[in-house]
Amino acid sequence: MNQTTDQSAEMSLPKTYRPEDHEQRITTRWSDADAFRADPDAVLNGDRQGYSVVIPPPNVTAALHLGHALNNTLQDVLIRSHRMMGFETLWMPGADHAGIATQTVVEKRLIAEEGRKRTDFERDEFIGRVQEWKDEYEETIKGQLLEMGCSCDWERWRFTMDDVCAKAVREAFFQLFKDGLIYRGKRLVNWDPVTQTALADDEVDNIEIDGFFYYLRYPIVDADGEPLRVALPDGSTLEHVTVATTRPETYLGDTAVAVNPSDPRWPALRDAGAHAKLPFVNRVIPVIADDYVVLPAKDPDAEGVDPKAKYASGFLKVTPAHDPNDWEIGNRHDLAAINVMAPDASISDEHGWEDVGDATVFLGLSREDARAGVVQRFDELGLLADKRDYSHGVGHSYRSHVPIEPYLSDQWYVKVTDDRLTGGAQRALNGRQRSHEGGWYKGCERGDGNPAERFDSDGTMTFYPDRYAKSYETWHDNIRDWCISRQLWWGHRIPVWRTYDPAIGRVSEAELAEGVSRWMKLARAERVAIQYRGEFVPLERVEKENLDMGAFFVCIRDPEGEDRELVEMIESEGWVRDPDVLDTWFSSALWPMSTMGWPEDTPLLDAFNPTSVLTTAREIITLWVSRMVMFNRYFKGGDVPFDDVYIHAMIQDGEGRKMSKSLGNGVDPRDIIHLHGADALRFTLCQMTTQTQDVRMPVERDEQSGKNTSPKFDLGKRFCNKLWNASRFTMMMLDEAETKLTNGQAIDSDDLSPVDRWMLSRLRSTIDTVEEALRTYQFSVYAQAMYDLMWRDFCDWYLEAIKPTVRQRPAQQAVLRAALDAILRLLHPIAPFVTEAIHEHLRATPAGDLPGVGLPDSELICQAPWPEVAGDFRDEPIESGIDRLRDLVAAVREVRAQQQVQPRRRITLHVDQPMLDEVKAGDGFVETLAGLAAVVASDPEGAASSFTFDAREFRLSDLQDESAGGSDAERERLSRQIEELEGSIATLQKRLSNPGYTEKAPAHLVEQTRNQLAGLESELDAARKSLEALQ
RNA sequence: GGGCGGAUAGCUCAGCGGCUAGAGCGCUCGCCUUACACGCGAGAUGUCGCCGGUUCGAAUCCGGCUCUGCCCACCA
Repeated sequence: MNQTTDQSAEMSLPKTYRPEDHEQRITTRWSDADAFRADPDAVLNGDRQGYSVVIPPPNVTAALHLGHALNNTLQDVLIRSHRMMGFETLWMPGADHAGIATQTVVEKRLIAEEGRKRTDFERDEFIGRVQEWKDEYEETIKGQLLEMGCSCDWERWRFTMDDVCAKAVREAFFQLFKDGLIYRGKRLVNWDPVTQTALADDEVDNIEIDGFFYYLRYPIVDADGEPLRVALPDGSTLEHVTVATTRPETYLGDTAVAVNPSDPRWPALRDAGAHAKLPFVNRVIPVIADDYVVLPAKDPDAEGVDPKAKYASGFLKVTPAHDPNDWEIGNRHDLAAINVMAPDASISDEHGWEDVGDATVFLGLSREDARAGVVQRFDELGLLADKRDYSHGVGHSYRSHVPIEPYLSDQWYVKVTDDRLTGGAQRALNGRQRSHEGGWYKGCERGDGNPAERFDSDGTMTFYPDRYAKSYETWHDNIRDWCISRQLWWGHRIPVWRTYDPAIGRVSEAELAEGVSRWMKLARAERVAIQYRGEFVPLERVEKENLDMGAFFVCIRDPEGEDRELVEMIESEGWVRDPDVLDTWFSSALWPMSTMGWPEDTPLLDAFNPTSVLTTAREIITLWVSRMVMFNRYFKGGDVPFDDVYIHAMIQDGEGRKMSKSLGNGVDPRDIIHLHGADALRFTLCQMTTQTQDVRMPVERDEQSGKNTSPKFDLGKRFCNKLWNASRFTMMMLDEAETKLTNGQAIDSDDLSPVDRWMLSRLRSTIDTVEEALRTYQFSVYAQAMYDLMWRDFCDWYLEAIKPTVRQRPAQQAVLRAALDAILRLLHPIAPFVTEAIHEHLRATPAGDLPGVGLPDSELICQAPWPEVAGDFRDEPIESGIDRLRDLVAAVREVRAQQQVQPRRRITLHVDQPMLDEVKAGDGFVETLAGLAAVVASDPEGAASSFTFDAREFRLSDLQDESAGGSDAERERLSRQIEELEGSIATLQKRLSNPGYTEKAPAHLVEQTRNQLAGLESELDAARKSLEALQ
């Protein structure tokens, strides 16, 4: 290994690209130049088209992981490329307060480090502690984005809870409230009895629990509660219904027993007017029929029996207040919902349960104790029919890890089922993806009698890849109203006041009425909205009529801003603010608007909303994408928040598992940056990002640092290094030239050699490929095209080919420099640092003036224009001509390798006259790349090796100093070649001997096959002769 | 249960009706060849998951299986 760095004057650049020498310095240069600042006026004046992206705000719970790195890299690629293409670009950065997730991590830390629970703090004090955590992680995240090279408009950084975003949240809430799209509802929520919080569905972990199935007998009675015996069709008599349950304690809240209508026992029960009487409670409840009930299996032990049918008794206890399905059944049959639990999940008669009867023994028990108690009491009365082992999934709080309780509770809802919201979101899809002909809604196509509105579209929003439009649509088809209240402290507090707060107690009606008339004078109609028993009441009515103040919900438009005085007044009158905060997605849903200053009418909004594209992961289509579309359209007169939605692949580990902390298979982007460089990270991620839904990244431990990494990143690292060295070489050539190019020197296109034209043609083709890939979000295609252009075309062929001539040819120097410059620009969006570092040096070298090539100088490459190469540089004849010569070179190299010819040895190629003409037309290309001393149209005099090319036999001489053997190797090579040729010939012959092919296939293909076969046959012939000659 | 992917070289992936099925890594051989050994040249490696069908022709289109993953819903 040659470790000594060559420090000669010509080669002042180190031999390897060292990211750590450049990344920080370049970040500072960008920042000093204010290079990523978006100017809305440039768009509004019509100077430039706008191109904008909002970052999906990362949660401030933790540092960014590899998924973020991927997502943000792709966004930066889009932003940087469009910036270079002349768009006025805005990349809006920021972070999300992530309500429950952040509060949870902070609570955990406080318990671990200080032994204090949340409730040991005052609300403000606790929020202060969360704020500290947020500040810390927000800085970390910003730092990571900077390290990755993200070209965000940093000064516009937003946080979902900062003043600007908070104002938008309050305004949005007020408008929705006023428009009747926010309502108070009683619903079953996932209740965490420990933290006493409602959880979102995705905050519930399903854990398999070994429990029991209990079979409880309820005596059958008539409607008046008198015992009843029901004669069944099979001749038996029924005195009890036996319900099967895993949760006996909830029987206290039962309001019906349900049976499947096709159950043979149902008609008898119905006709007898059967009811059931709950032991102890003595509540008489109806027996009803509902399809939801599973019929018991005839043979419970048979294979493949539905586990429910296996355990079912045919009777289902219905507890609407404590089970989501029972809640649905209750709605269908208009049953009462009796809540028998306190918020801590203990049995209680203070939350809606009145007919306790003899069940007072259970009051105050925890749900676990109540279960044991109920089972014991039933057993004592002979009403426990059976108890069987049963393993089933139970939802657990991801915060406190206790089983969640389906709990009837008052919550705030956004009525997303309203057509103004979900309909708007559906119609936002462009027509093509909305109807997806022949695909998604079989039997529901236009014109077949089904409502065509099904497919109505008034938008142009487009998903990439296509298939995600379907996920988006089906989700909206099944959407339910969105519960937005969370019993947390960290978040946007709900701007609603009411007169009753359990902690404070009631204020007298008289006092209230007096107060109301006072604050009413201060309140202006457009600043306050009042809901009264689900309706809206105008302020005048409140004053005139004697309404029950306790049923008022008063929403104040801007309690933290303009309406502060009003808030002070009504609070002094005894009104109390709702203690809950909003679901974190409520503020995220406003992100594309709030970050740009909505509800103010700002230039930023005018210029950049709708944004150009949202880049995100598919798991978030429902939680976030949909809600942004609903809100943006609703609040901004139908504007979609983004034109395109690009859903990127998910990164899994080598075994196809999700990367996670608990599995220890996560890769930290910071480690990759330190180990390989930011550009290596970015290039590799782009290169991996195909259109599939998952991509795998084998994870390995780096031996030196002990950090997780992946061999995949070597690709990016090597790529950067290769580019660095190709650039070093280019600049050395320009510097050492004998006839130097002068800056601005006009180049006559007649002075370009074939290989120069070839290089420009390859460049032009690659620009097309790259632009198309960007348009369709095919990042892997982009990265691969750049790899091929830089490594294969530029380094392997172009640089090698021009080595002998470039010093004497200014025109060639101009092409060389232009090619490198264009490669750097095309690559800059993927690899910003290394290209910027090289650009700093390349700028100092003279550039020629090549007609049709536009590479205007710019101090920073990040602000340089996208390369322009005129379309007529695309030259098919040149490309195929050079391709042919490359094949010839490969053929010669194969012989050289087989004959073990010293790399530096110049040998002689003997060809026929037509081939000689072709080679000459290549202007030294073949000679240079194949290591030839001469190409001649004459037979060799001494020892020679032959090979076939284009169905002809050519020879190579002067391979060896002394005519050493080597014929063994050559025989081997020829034999292998003959074998391959025979195989190929057989394939083609078979094809041609098929009459179907020659008759039906397109003529040009048949013709092509015939020519191919003829070619291969003469090649085979030549190879056989050569082999014979050796023997 | 509903929806959506994947199965092609030892590994990670391209190719999605017609080239003798490709790339990178890994492997073998030879090279410190006037930038790069994080490199250069050459080479080996495939019943394109299985079974049918359509077609002159299928890795590619259709149907059915088998594995495998993701999202959503549900879990008396």
